[in-house]
Amino acid sequence: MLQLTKRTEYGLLALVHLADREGAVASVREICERYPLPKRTVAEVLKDLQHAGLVDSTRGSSGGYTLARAPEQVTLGDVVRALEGAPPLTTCESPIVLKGGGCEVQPMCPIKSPIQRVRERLWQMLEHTTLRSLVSSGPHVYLGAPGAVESN
Amino acid sequence: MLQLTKRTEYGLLALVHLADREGAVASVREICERYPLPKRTVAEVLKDLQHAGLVDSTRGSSGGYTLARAPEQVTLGDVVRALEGAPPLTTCESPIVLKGGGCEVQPMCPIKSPIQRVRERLWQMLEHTTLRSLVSSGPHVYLGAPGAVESN
DNA sequence: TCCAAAGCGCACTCAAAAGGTGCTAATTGC
DNA sequence: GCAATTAGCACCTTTTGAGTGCGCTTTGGA
Repeated sequence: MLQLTKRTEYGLLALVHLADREGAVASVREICERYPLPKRTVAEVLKDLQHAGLVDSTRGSSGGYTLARAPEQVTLGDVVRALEGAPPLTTCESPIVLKGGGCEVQPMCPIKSPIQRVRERLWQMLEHTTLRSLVSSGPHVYLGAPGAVESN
Repeated sequence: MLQLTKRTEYGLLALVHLADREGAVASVREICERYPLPKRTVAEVLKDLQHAGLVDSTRGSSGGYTLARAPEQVTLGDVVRALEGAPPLTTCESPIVLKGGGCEVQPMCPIKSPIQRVRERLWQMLEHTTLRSLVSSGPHVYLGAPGAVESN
């Protein structure tokens, strides 16, 4: 489905929260007290964002996460890449990223298929949307409908 | 994953093919002779497109499908809606489509969450991309890598 | 010095979605 | 009547998404 995953949703919410904190560390607990999200899964997501270099982590009893870059420097593309793994766009026009696209041995290739163009447009939109543009205009609340979850 | 389904891919290819035919009927067999796609699945897709009013069907021995509208009048939004079912965008701002979004009983709601904004942008892009814009510029070939499939 | 709070890491289950197929009509041109 | 084609329904298999179990490591403070 043409839809962002829950993981990305959680990640965006967390990043927005961190952006609001303006450099102060925020723990997973803190985030999950503000939004009704499954603690463990959010922790997984933050960890992935840390591996991708989007957030910095501090361990220990008063630890937590902070933004690794300014909100203007983080794009949706970065977040999706970090949380949904494989880049949705893999064209034969970008020979650097040639894996997994199913384009290697394909006999007929020189022209873009319609689907490739759609992906390009989609990806461009993601790359040009910054975290800052999502943060501006007031506090943000969760709109989904989570079921009963763990401790939380 | 933030990705169009194979069904949508097949549907777009088929629609592009029909657009090339300029009103002449094209059968599933014809389409699958041109692109290496699983016949049956493409038939399913065309059937769904017919139900959605995007193509007209002619039954019988020399039957097939034709575009129901001009390529300028068909948007990616139409195709995705027809083939991927539920609209990826269901905000509390559009009270008409209130189902399945998990927004009905949610206590806190007045403000858009980041994810909602992303979906809106995404959807806008789909609504503003026409079939025509995918057709222009030469023939189109399939880029995917289908496995061994049925008769085909 | 100990302990509680926080992040780290792996693996596992459960449910839903995606993709494809079997089979049997119903329709229509030759 | 026969062959080609669309129509409809049900089913299977694989993959992906979401969440949890369990234990370890790090760190600040009582």
